[in-house]
Amino acid sequence: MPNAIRVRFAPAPTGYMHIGNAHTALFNWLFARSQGGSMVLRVEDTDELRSTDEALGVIYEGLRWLGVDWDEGPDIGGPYGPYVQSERLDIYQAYVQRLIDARQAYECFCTPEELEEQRELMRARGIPPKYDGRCRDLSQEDKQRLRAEGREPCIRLRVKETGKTIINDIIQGQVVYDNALIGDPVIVKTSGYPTYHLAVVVDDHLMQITHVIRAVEHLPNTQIHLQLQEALDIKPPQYAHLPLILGEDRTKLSKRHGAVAVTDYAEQGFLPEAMFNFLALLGWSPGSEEEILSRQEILDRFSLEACSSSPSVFDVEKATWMNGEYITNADAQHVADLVLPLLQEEGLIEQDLTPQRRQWLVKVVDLMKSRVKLLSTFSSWARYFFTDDFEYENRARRQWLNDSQTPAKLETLADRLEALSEWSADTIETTVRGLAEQMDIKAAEVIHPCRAAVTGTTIGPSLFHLMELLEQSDVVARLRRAAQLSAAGELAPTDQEDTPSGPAT
RNA sequence: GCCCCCAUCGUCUAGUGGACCAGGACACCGGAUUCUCAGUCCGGCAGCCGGGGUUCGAAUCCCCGUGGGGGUACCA
Repeated sequence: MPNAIRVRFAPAPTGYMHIGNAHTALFNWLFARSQGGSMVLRVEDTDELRSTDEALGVIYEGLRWLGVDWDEGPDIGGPYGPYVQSERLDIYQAYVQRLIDARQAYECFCTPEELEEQRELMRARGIPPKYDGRCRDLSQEDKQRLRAEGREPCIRLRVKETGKTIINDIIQGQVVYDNALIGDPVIVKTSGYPTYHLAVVVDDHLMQITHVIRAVEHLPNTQIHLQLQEALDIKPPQYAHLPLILGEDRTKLSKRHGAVAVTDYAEQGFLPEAMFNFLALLGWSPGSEEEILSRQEILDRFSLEACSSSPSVFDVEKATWMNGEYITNADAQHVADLVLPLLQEEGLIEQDLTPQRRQWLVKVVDLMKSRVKLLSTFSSWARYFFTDDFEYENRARRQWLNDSQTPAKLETLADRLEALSEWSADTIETTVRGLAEQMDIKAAEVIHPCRAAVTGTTIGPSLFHLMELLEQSDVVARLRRAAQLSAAGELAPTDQEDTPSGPAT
């Protein structure tokens, strides 16, 4: 049974959902779920020019992928709807009227150009630029005249000119702002749309939000929100401002840092569990030395008080490592499900799998998953399981395939393997080692060229187990093909660089 | 410019006046594993931004500096 704790994730649907948004959503969710509270999803589309339905879709998609769910929202409704701000215009209107009636808000007829001029002037005079309040006390005649000029007003909140505004933030501690430093903020645009400040304060109040957990870039706005609440006689919620997530250059993570959208990471083959775990550890620590933590373990230990107030850099390298840990420890069946569509997309496996074929795929995955860090690399690293059409890597050519001894070894091995009546890792191993012994060379001298011939690469899982999963006839054919190409001198190293498909950058 | 915030290895972090010549993880480097490594195991490198206080004692508290970040919109 949910208690009175209510939090909200309130994205603006103006672009993609980036890591920072996901982080904020996640921390709201962690707080709500760990406290037995409710999570509200509210769409802040008051930027009527940039908001799109498409962006909203991406937000839903990102949240669902991460496993962050909500109890009330535009898609499922709830007792405090509507949950989309553009559908709440009349609600804001009522509050604005109250403010105007109480002379706490007023019409401002200044044009953007005039405002810019004001700011320039103040900057030039070395004083902090802010709205100078020139429309604060316009008479009815003034307003009529300005309207007659064709001007449409916006509405500003009359803020205090003296004193301090004190914010007691759960994460940031006490922060004090000087009231004299801010000008009267716009609360309703000329278009009639509310600005963020008005909408957020009204909605958090009406939706009975108890804890506002948002990024620290909103901390300076909080002084406006506190003043708005006072003017409206609204009890403020508790605030918790989360530190920012930075790019490698230590500036706020943004598009120019490369992959920053949650969907980018999903596409690269991040497991949602891994991203969830990694994001939870950005700005919060369980206080123990374990880092791989399940959802439940994180939930059990989470608290807002334990959140750090200093920003953190999003380290893709470490996130990738963590993802590898999750893939390694995941059930092979599960990983097979995730990897299957990628293989199908590449045309490496059929669209409809027989149960036997699926079982085979699970075995391949089981063999490979401990060395894969991103799902997206699976299809290239495991390519040779699915097709004969693979490249011989340069390292394989240089070290083994270009050797004059190799064709004979491969031919002999092919003959012997072809003769095997039972095809298993054991029988293959016995054959390979037997050949080495007979030739009086180390087993490695057979194993390596064999791997190169069968997989085109010098690295991979246990050769015998890998071969077991291939068709016997196929292996024999690959050995003979490589032997012939090698003998013909066609497997000399090329001047092309090997391009190991490491973590995508 | 002004306001606010932040400051422990390159990165994520533990640390809340004595248990810290600072612990873990990623990355990096080295060794092992002789069936390879991009896997695994073992080991190593590397940090309290600087300066002043307070205190018997400071990574921890205070001040100043420096550095970084955020804000300063009819964006959110």
